[in-house]
Amino acid sequence: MTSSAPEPEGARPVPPPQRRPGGRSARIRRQVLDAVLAELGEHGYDGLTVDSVAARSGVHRATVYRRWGDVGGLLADVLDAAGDDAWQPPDTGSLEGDLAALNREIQDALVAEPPIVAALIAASFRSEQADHAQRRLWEDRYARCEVIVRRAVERAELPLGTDARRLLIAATAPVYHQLVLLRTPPGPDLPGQAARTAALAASAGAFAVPPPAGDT
Amino acid sequence: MTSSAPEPEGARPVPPPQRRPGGRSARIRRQVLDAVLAELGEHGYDGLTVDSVAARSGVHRATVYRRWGDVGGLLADVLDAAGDDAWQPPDTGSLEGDLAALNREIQDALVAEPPIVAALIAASFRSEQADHAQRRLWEDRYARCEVIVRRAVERAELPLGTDARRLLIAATAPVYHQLVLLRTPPGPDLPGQAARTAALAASAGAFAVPPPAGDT
DNA sequence: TCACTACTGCGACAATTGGTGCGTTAAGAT
DNA sequence: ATCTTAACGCACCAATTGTCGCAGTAGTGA
Repeated sequence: MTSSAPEPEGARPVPPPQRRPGGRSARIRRQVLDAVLAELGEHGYDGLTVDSVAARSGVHRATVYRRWGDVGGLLADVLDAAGDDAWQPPDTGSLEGDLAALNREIQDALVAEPPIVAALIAASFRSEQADHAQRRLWEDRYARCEVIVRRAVERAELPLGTDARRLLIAATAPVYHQLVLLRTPPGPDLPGQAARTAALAASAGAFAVPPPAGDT
Repeated sequence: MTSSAPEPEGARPVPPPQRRPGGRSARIRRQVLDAVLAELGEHGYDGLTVDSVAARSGVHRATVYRRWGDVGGLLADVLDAAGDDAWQPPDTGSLEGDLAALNREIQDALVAEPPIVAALIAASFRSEQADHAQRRLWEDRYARCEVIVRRAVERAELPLGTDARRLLIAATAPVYHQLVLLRTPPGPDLPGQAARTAALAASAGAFAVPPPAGDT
């Protein structure tokens, strides 16, 4: 072991990379992430290469490889950045209205041109890193949506003990399923119908959680 | 335009290549398709390369490139071959039972090890060809499942004019959504709960089609 | 049985992509 | 203003992907 790291001024075993999120780095990051989105929209999930991203962003290939490692790193960063917004679920005053509005947002995002969101979902299958980032994003989004169910319970539209997550998944899954996996043209009012179905099942108590054993 | 194609013995604009689907070609095809599935299970959707498939199958790279062109062609052929079976939806005697059994089959296929079905779904995003083959397979499967709804209608479990496709999608979408897109560990009885929810909404008439205008 | 030819295997080739040392630039602190 | 060093650009190499010409093998029909 050579004492190549004397560290004269105290213990700093892993000198925190002392990130410099200042001007240049931040600018480069934005350029690269924008390029990733643009490439995704243009060439789809698997047309995404480090080379093309570097070329479009005007940043050198080597820089991208060093900071992001590979395509998975790029996607993960894009997904993490996508979660850093102030998005809030719609608030229309009724459960079905909220779910329908939410589903319309989802459908709009999935059928938008260029299909960036759809490509992002597909691309996140390509690497472990992107996969984890994608899961974090899903988790964050569905967690934010739980307020929809809480409001409905407060309005006495739903029974206490309604499983918010299951209800939200039941309401949104058909939209994702049809637009992402099945890839069939959506029916006339896919968002509204899915919302209506879920709200109907919910008010019938389909998402009641079993009362926890031992509760008074 | 030069008359460079004299064709003395009648019109044969494109002499059909006179395919030979005989013994050797069929054997090669099976070897290659089996290798695709094995590679998908081992290295996942994007570990699938023409090279690895050729190596595993014992068929030469050039042959694979010639017959299938690229990875998309391989996936499309696998998907088309997957549709050539005699699969029938379960028949348990009740709508909810049928849907639950169907969902269990889906869950089993998606969580199986190695995750061939999940990898196949993810991989089909990689090419136009595979995408089309995948859509054909979805269409075929859901069409075969419509008998579940027909039987339920005959048993008077459901009102006439129930939209079979929408009901089936509502019942199965949560399973696909959670296992393929969200990739969260499934709850204790995901298949059964999704089936119960859909059956409940269905019996409440959530999937009734609007009576066609002009009907008596 | 024999000729015909579609199909396959082989090896070599160009093109693209993934990844890495090294010198230079510029952000952040004194 | 100037120093330190994280971050960048250039050049280069290694690995992979995709294609082609040619010779050999094996279905197919006569």
